[in-house]
Amino acid sequence: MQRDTKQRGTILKVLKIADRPLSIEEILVTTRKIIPGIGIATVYRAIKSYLQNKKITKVNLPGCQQRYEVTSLEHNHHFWCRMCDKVFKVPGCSGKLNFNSPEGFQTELHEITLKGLCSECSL
Amino acid sequence: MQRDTKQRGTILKVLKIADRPLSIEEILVTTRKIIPGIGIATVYRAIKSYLQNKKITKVNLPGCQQRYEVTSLEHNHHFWCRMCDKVFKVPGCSGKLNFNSPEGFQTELHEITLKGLCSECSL
DNA sequence: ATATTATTGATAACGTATTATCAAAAACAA
DNA sequence: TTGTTTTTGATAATACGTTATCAATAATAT
Repeated sequence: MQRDTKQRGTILKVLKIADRPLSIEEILVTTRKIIPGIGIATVYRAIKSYLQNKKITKVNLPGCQQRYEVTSLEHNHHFWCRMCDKVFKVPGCSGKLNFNSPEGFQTELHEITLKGLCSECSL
Repeated sequence: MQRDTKQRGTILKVLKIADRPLSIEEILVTTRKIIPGIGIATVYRAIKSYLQNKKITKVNLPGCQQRYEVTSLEHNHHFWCRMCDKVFKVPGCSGKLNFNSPEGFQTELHEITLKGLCSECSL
């Protein structure tokens, strides 16, 4: 059976507190502030396990490396800051776009990525 | 100086005729119908060269491998078919979205990816 | 507390996309 | 046509993200 460990628990906590999608590297660095010796293999194992039980979700952005966020019910989009390379959630998509798919195409979902400067980097 | 070769010329022609973003593999396979012996290194070299002189542009889609398309002036988005894995251009974005960036964020551009079934795979 | 078994950390191995190497072939200038 | 130099194709090398291996450690049941 799956045992409760400090490592796995902390990794999920880190993702919850961040409240934005994190890369493996960000998860590793942030978790090391709490558990300095944690290894990268443990991060990958925890992520794999949390993906399987749907507690976290993969976030793919065009041209950026894979991120992971705590699974949420809402349909969110994302903002990527070109300066600090952080990704943020963007709430409030109505689900409708102001243009249509090409003739004969069936659109099942859409993903929107905003790119620019985050509030920190805009200063 | 840069010499004109059958290989490079054909690769650009393949991209123009396709009229949609192609992956390295798609470029290789399609070009081989015209030049059977062409090697993958040549495709990579041609792509690099055409990227440098801006004749083609990288197309990044979330969770998909890199594609390349002939550079165009218009602001296009893309449709990815989950069945055949082909990517298509989607014309007609007004440039405005029906939701805003978070407070303090400066959005410089947006990218929209539609996912579903293309016209062929919908049949 | 002890025995059992899952988990961890270090790192080797792997997969895949891309680039480097180099002799043979092709493009160009004269 | 000939000589020079770029390009090509085959493949070795590289980069990098992820997974496998394994002894030591930690979590759980008794």
